[in-house]
Amino acid sequence: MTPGERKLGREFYDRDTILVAKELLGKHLVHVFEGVEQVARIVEVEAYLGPHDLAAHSARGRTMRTEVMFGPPGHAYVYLIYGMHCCMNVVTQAEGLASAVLLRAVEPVRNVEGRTQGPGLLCKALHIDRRLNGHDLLSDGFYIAEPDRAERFGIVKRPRVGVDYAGRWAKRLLRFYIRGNSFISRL
DNA sequence: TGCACGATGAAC
DNA sequence: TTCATCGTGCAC
Repeated sequence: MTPGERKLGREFYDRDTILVAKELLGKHLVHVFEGVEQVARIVEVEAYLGPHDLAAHSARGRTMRTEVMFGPPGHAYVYLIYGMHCCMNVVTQAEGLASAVLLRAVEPVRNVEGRTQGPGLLCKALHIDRRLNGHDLLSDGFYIAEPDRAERFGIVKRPRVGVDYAGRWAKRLLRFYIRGNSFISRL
């Protein structure tokens, strides 16, 4: 963490999920892997609003897998998808509301190799796997921080990706990304 | 205990 | 458009 970077506190995550999703754009995701501090700028996210949101994993109720989503805010929910890729979310709002924000794409800042434009790719590049599921993002080594130099940018709203099965929830504009950024997973 | 399928990525 | 690959959730 550079002198200007400030780790986000619990109160940041303990707010409306859509607001948290939008404000996560431009923030720095930090992971210290094998002694190397990897930093990437979050450029694309999706909001999952809880059990009533049919596209959210928590819509199937409290299970072994979704336990972390039902827990307190500011923790990482990391799961395996299609038997081969990991996806990372940050839990938002009060414990029990089971809401989270999926990180879909990041832009390399320091010590990040490979492609990062997609939820599976960003996890691979930042060495994020299921061992980090449930990890508190207020601890050292794995957290999100306010960058030392904030940039202004427009935010594009789109339907979420890969949730066509969710009926009317699939149509809601809960995917957000930085306008004009070249690391977006898809237009 | 079995099985259909997914908040993806890469190849064709 | 198809396929790789396996944990999860739910049916039986």
